[in-house]
Amino acid sequence: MGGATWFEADGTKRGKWSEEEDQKLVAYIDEYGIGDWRFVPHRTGLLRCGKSCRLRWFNYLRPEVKKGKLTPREEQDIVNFHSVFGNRWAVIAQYMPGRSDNDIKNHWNSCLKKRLKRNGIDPMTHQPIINLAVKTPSFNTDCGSSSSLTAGPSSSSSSLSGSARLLNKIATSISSRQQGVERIKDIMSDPRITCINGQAKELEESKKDHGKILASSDDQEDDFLMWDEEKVRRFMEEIGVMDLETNGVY
DNA sequence: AAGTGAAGCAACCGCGGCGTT
DNA sequence: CAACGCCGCGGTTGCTTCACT
Repeated sequence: MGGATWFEADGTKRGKWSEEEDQKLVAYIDEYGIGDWRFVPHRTGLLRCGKSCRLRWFNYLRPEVKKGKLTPREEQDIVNFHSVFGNRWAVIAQYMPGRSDNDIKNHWNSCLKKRLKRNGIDPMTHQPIINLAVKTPSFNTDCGSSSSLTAGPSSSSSSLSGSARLLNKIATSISSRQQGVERIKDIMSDPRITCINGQAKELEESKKDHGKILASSDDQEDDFLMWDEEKVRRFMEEIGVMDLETNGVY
């Protein structure tokens, strides 16, 4: 997709959006705001379905949307969030201002997933892949990124940092949908899980500013290898994972 | 310079949730 | 309470661009 445009039997236009169409949609949203997408095509004169208009707006035309490449920090955040939320891209996007769920999903599927696999990490569970011979401890640099993602490959989880183990445990619990929130509680209450590197205060500052855990993205250019345990713990509390059981999510 | 495969990206499809009737 | 329609989400497709040989 993404190539030529074509028309359905009912006259609806499909395929790539033209600049003129973009301008019409932007002008409409500017004037009327986001409302009932059903009526957008009629009011704008666009030959698109409402669904297509909505997609175009949220993924591309919104002024908040960042159009550049994802930064190494953002890539790391995606991996971290994915370890908590799994493939719930819309939820992840909420914690990454300026990035649409489609952006995140695309980047994960086309780049990050493969990168994790190559580095001996199961992209679904975020656990090290056992019996996989991975030689290079450093992260490679596909997709133009120079970041190093997650813990390096290891045939044994014992070499992972405490936070990596914690995230892996959480991811396993959530991804499998088999163990429920009690498992997460067990993990969180594990006395071995402690704040090691003392970055909790930084999180506190971040939360004050944005109310979101990722607020610290911009002021730690080089420190994005892994969230520490306290960060994860606070984040889980903040997003209400501890209450999921009562909400019947799992 | 041409061919080929991988990566990046935009958009469509189908399904489930939710609100309305 | 069931039926219906709309919206949002995740999965997937396919075109374009880039990098390598």
